[in-house]
Amino acid sequence: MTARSRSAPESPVGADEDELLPRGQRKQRTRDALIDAALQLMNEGRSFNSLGLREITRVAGVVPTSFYRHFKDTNELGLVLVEESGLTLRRMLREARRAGAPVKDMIRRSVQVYKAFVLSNRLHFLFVAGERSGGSPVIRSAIRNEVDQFIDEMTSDLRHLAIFPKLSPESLRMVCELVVNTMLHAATDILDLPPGDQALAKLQEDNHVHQVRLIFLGAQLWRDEAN
Amino acid sequence: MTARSRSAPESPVGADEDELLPRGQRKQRTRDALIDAALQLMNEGRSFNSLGLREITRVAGVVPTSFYRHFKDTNELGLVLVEESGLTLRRMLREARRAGAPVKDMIRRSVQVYKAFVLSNRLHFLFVAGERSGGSPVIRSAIRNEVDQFIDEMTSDLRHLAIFPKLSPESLRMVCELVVNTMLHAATDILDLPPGDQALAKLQEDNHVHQVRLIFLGAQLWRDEAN
DNA sequence: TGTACATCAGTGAACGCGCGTTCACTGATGTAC
DNA sequence: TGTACATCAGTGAACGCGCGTTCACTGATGTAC
Repeated sequence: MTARSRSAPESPVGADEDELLPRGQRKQRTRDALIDAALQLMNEGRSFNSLGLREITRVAGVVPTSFYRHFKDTNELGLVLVEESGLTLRRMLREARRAGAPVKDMIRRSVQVYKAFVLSNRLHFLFVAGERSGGSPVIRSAIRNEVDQFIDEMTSDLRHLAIFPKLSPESLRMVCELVVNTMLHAATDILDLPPGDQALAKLQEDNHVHQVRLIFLGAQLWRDEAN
Repeated sequence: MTARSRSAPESPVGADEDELLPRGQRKQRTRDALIDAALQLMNEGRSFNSLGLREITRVAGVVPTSFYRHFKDTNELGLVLVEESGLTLRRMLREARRAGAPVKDMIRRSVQVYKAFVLSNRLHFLFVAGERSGGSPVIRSAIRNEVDQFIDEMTSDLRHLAIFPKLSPESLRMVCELVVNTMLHAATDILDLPPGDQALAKLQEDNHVHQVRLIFLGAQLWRDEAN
């Protein structure tokens, strides 16, 4: 799977410049439009589970039967969304790795970078946060796999950065799990925050910063022998 | 609102001993049957959002139109479920308060009591954990209110127990928020755990215990002046 | 390069079905006198 | 206590609608020679 190049959602498939694309690419565009349509509907407050096939195709600008050229059913589309969202999570780690750990005020900066990343990948985080606990069992377990993988990678990264040199691998993973759960819940806060309220945003950021600081404080003091 | 006395779900309304109940109580029974039906359907892996009115009445054993004698629509039933679940949360605090803080191995005992409570209130926790991030905006925000209230009460309890005497009220609340979020996510783990696997259950319990211990460790070391 | 044929993404009609909601009703329960 | 009437929880028929899925199709794109 490769990342889709997102086109403007309001331009339907087959219009304008699409005319001269080869067949394979035009098919890919329709597929992307279907995926985008599902995300867009969720962005309007719907849960994935409640989306209908016809509804998705309507938003995508194709006829309902066209759906079957791309997916067996909506559930299969959902699993693709899980995969895509997993890519987004891993991309976040990759970018963080490339930037390296900020030397000063590390946690606050990380929280700020995280918030920016969540906002610029709004739809994927909406999907992951929303369906992680509530969706259909199949989707939920697929998301759990992706998140577990993410936690593993993050554990490995923190290990190499040697931020908590005294922690055993198991304890380090436990810390990462705590951070990831906290930050995925924070994503819901971030996405729900009404835009423009600077004061509220500051309170929220402080809250997230404090929570992560507290976890890190605990992690620094953690002794495996006592547990 | 008072807690419903749960009847066996397989006995439909109006059967047997119901015959001689006064009208008001029989109406209440049907209402309970509708609420139970929704919970039961969610227990089969469905999200509340996707439940249909006819589906609910079918499971409850009444005719679809009967639904309107009790609720305006399914959303109104959902809000009642939120209220009920909130009562369950508060009941948990009340029981914990009555039992007092265990003197020895406090956190592990609390985690064990919590797990038992989650399992014996399976449906409410399933609902809260599942719809907290994913459900319709109205339900989600109602759940957020209940959880916020719960965090406030827990903050107040911890304050009176003077477990973290050095923490400011704001910081204490932040700690409680962290614990509650972690434990509500733990509820999902607990409910998803396949029964009978003793070893896995132990691993899970240890994991939850460690996470809370780490948070408490951080809380003991927290200095408001530095944040 | 030109022609003949194959492929296949998207179309549009049609289907049976369960949905939410309305309506007039039934008949047991409750109330007034 | 007995009678006459009101209440109202639950019924059952009916509605229009959107759903998921099937099917034969169209016609542009791709391929073989």
